[in-house]
Amino acid sequence: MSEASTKDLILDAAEQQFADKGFAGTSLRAIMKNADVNMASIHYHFGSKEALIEAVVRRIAEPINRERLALLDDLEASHPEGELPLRGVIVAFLTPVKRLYAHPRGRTFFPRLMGRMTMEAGEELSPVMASIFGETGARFMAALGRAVPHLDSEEVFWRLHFAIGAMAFAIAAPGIHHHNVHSITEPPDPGTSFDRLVNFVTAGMEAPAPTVTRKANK
Amino acid sequence: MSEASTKDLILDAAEQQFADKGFAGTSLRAIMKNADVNMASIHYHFGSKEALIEAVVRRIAEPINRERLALLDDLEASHPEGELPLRGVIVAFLTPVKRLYAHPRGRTFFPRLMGRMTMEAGEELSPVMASIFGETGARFMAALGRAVPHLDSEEVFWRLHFAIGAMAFAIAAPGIHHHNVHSITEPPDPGTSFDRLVNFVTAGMEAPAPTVTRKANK
DNA sequence: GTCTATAAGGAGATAGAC
DNA sequence: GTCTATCTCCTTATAGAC
Repeated sequence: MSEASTKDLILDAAEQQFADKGFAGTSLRAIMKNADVNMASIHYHFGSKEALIEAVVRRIAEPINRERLALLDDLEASHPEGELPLRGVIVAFLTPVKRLYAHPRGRTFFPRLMGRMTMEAGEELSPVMASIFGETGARFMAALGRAVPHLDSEEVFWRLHFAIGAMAFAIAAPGIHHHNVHSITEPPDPGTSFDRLVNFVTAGMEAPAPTVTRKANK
Repeated sequence: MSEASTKDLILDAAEQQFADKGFAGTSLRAIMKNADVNMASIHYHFGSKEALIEAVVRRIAEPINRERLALLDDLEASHPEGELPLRGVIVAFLTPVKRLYAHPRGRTFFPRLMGRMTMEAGEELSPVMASIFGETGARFMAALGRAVPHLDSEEVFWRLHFAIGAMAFAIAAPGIHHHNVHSITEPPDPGTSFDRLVNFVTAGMEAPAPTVTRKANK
């Protein structure tokens, strides 16, 4: 059940390379070399580079979304009526991502891949991403609608995307920890970073609605 | 002065392709074909693909940073002492990006490239990005320090990065306008989108500081 | 399932005529 | 400055032995 099969070796190596060099920037040869498997075995197990990308992305995203939805289920179960606590919704969305930092497969490339998926997933990967994140997105849109009921759905939509962007960039931006803009010496602590992000996003979600120059609440 | 030189044709085509396919995903041949110039002319004018990437990135980023710093200069000149208005600092940072939407070179690939630069700029491009954004980053870090003086510099650093992530993702995420999570029918209006972003970021910056479990204000 | 070998084409880069 | 032609290497993918 927990043997390191060739398939898993390939997935692990691909994940690392994709996180580091991007999807287009990674060659199957680099993956092969890194996983110490044969070139042809990648095609045997996955069929094509594109299919391998999808497999890697799904392996990461699906557990995250499952946990997100489970946490949201719990929250909704304890608040069957009326407003949902905003911070609770945000914590449900972000907690599974926080866990990535402590993931056995590594603490740097793993989160970075999340960011790449989010930002680099144009073109052909787009329908895949939609099928992976569609349900979760819709569920959290609805939950946020209950948490900040004074906002119309378009406003909620954008704020959710701002939140995702803040998360993905803070997690994925290369070299962000070396910037040293102002002599920052301490290593990033997952717990504190997570609290920072939750605070920022919660406050952003609670911001006053902009004066819309068009029709109001849809 | 405003002739469409070969160099400019290459830069325009490269910019579009990079925004669409990413840096690694774009071949010089695609750029050549799109710009209707000769393969060799790219090397004649720029020397290498890497140098072309840097030229494209600089052409976009430098005017933005110049305008950011000019707006910040104005703001600081009118507030020589004491606190800076937070919203003013944020507007100075984001306004030049807003302008991209109305840029003659296009309203989709141009902003998307900003996002790619921000997210995909690992590895060898990193020092280039640092040289481009270093001064601007430091200036805005300092300005934010005056705008939210109760926060320590590490907190400010992270919040600035959350803001950049929110901006880059909202601007660059592919297919974000088609998501249709909740029957969003209206086309995105630059003015309103900008206000949404400014409101979100300002509120996030004003969030209460997290309870730090380590040493306080550095 | 895993290997070797190789196909078939795309990549960045350059030499040298004009 | 621009072109054609070409070099060399790397890419994905597959055929076929084991």
